[in-house]
Amino acid sequence: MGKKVSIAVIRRLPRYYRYLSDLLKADIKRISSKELSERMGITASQIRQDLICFGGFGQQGYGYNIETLYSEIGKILGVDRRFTTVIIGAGNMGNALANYGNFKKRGYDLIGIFDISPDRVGKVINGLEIMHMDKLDDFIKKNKVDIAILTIPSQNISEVAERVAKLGVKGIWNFSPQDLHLSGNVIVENVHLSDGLMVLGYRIRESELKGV
Amino acid sequence: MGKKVSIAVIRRLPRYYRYLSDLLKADIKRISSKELSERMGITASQIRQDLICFGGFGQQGYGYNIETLYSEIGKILGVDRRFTTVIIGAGNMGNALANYGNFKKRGYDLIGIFDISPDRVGKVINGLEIMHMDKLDDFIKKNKVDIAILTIPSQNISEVAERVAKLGVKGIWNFSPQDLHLSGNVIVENVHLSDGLMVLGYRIRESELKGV
DNA sequence: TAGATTGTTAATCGATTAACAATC
DNA sequence: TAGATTGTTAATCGATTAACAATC
Repeated sequence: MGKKVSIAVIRRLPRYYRYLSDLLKADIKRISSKELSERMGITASQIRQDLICFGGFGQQGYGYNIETLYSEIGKILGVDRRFTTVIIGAGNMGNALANYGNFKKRGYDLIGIFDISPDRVGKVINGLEIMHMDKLDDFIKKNKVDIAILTIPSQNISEVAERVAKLGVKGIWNFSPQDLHLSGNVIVENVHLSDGLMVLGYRIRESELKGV
Repeated sequence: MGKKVSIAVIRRLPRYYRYLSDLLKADIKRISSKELSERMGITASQIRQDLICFGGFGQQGYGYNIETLYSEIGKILGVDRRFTTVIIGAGNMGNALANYGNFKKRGYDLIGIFDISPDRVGKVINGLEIMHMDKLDDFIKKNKVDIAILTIPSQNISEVAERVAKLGVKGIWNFSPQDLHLSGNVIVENVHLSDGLMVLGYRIRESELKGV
């Protein structure tokens, strides 16, 4: 386990996991790196190289047993372990995430939703009553929250981030438009949806220019 | 303009754009690659290398004029041009995206929202009345829609994708859990929010193991 | 056994970083 | 002019791809 796995490989793991889940549902028992590569649009070499980082779960002449591979990648991704999460900011994005059922299936339990607006506090989203931010600190400490999902406007994002970091949160999933750089050992994943849209726009224009 | 710009560079552009926007708001006039690199957490070399792909907008001994650079990157990303978009699927994610104001500012005009559920059709989101999917084809053709934003469950995702592709849509922003591989010259950006969450989970576990 | 396909090593490719001359 | 910082080339690093021996 000496060599550490590159982030590029890690980021492909959930993708493998999704494809394997679909294959499993389709009741397919085994698959070769070649066939999987065609389905996913990447090279077979890359698949084998990626999997070997974690020990390589295949068998020569046979390929990969889908059930095994699925479960192994699940273990690597920590699907077996539970993470507790809270959503901070019960606006549209907070709502959308709170109602997204797949997270629970993957080991992420939403146990609290917070907002500062009196209009929202007290309302129920997906079975959880929205709490006021005043109660955030106690809640995080008492429930040992692992991950804070930030879906608040950017103004006070770093303030809130540092607050939850101090309270012992291990990871922050940041949806605010502003990047978060946190010192210490809190892991941050910044999500910028509009970035993706702008890249899409760029690529459309590029392809139009080529087409002319 | 011979060498084509790598996708890695393209994907960093919206990030530069955001940082420059903040600097602009803070009324800062110029910045060196070194200072920007410290703010963004990347190397100064990379910034200069990235910008040079598009001509290099700096000046020796001075750095970069923020207003100029901001506007140039905006042009590269096509902020000056308008894209028309429709959202297909008025569930939670569709709602969240429809209410997200920043897209319009960046040149993306939402002009239609569609759903198949009678409960939703007719309701108004952000000033737009949700239309039934039956009207989708006519609407896309009549309004020359550039981008379809897919926020529907995965079951019939590729069916809908091919349908809008045939109608002349140039890009698809896909939020369904299933990857979309489209032939032809429709540009696809797949978004998988839960992938990011799982990567966050992995990185948390990894850091816990290191910490022990 | 013969065929298939992995695990693994080597080659290639591309992206990032470092260095420095050009120049504002 | 001296100092600063870019544009640009060269060096390094890492990731992807190709090739093939091992082996099921």
